[in-house]
Amino acid sequence: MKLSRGYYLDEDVVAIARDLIGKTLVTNFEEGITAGIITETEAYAGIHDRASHAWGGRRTKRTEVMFGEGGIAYVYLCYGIHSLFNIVTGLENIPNAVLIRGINAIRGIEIMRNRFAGNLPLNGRINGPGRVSRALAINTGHNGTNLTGNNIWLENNANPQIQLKVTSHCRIGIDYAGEDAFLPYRFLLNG
DNA sequence: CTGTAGATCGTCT
DNA sequence: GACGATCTACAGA
Repeated sequence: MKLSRGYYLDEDVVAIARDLIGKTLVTNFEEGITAGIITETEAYAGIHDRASHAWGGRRTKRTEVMFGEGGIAYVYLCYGIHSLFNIVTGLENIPNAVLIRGINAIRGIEIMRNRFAGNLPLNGRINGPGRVSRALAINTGHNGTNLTGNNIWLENNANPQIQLKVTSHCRIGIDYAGEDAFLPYRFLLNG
């Protein structure tokens, strides 16, 4: 079942980041449907989170979508190469978002393999936010896409037992965030 | 297996 | 004009 708009309106972005583990992320573009079970996430929590692009209330053309109401995609270019896919959550004017860092491919695996020129790991484990976007063909053009539409959406068909296997950790690649780099806002399946 | 350099461009200073 | 919520290839041990 597709997650509804209401799911994304929860004000606790950290709780959502944890809850998203085990959910299915789906895209449907020209080549067909591709999907994977989310195995790794990170929460970015509002203007007081130094690791967030919206830290200190920085509201620019790039971060504008983060200030929107929950249920839309925030996609931005990293290191000039990688499109990183985030899910905006919570209320309007409060910039909360969840970065998707890893999935297990479960549908359209051959399509994904082609997107990696045949280099997709055979076991279907896709870790790293850049590779997740590449596998699902998400790019910066999808910034602001509604996640209850027909191109990108999430499904709640996961095994509830998965929630018992979620572990929390420090976030990655944000050494500039000072104390906030140690917040346990990163969630993993199976440790 | 570990470490590191290079890629590459939009965004912000 | 510098740098980043990264990935890959390749060198060396």
